[in-house]
Amino acid sequence: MENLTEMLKGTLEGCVLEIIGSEQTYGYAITRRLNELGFADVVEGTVYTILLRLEKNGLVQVTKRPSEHGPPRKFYALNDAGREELATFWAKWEYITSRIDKLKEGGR
Amino acid sequence: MENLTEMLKGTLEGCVLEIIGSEQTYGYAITRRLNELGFADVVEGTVYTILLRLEKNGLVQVTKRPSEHGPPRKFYALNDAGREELATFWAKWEYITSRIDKLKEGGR
DNA sequence: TAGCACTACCCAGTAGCACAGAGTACTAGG
DNA sequence: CCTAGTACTCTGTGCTACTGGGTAGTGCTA
Repeated sequence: MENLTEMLKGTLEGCVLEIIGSEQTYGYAITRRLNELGFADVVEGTVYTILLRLEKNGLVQVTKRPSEHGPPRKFYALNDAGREELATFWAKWEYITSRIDKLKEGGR
Repeated sequence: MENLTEMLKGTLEGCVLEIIGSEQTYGYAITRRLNELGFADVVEGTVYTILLRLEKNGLVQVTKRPSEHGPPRKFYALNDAGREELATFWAKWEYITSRIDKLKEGGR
């Protein structure tokens, strides 16, 4: 499936929030996780910009820890604001998908 | 529900295609239709840019017809390329929603 | 005559994502 | 010891979609 990029706008950030919310993790691993999940062309650069934005918006707590395999990892965890944002994201997602499914079935 | 705009990127075009596909119609009416469907903040400007893009990409056939109420309306209908694009859109939509639902349920 | 509902169009601005490249740290092979 | 490979983070530039705030044209009604 190629060229999903436009449709992912605004959604990817929510996905990253969800991943961080379920387990404290770091950029590289998040990218791998997204790739596994089927978002195959998401690259590191994309994820890091999202992470930076989350940090700037005060939605995550960051901890640096050494790695056995390379440079230190930056672990991200949701704080309260982040959990709230995540809930909002899912609410919006529900809303949009329900509208679009309605449209799809010729809903009038 | 406010601030859906980011999440609608890339999706709105598909919605417009779907609306045109189900019935030949014009910009103003499409906007109203979207508003009815729950996409309350979609404004004319947005729809017109999409329509222009569709026309430029050769996905629609345009017919100008006089109106009883104002300037002539530009009616849009899908051509073959447009129908194909619409099918692609729904395929992508399925793909993305299935992945995200999986993510939501903590799918591993 | 003025105002309003319809209808079409334009343009500058914002923001998310892509992509490429660069830099750091550790490990294993020759 | 040197080199290559892998894990990991960061930055800058550019594309593109949607927004917001206009302009303007037409016919109805008060």
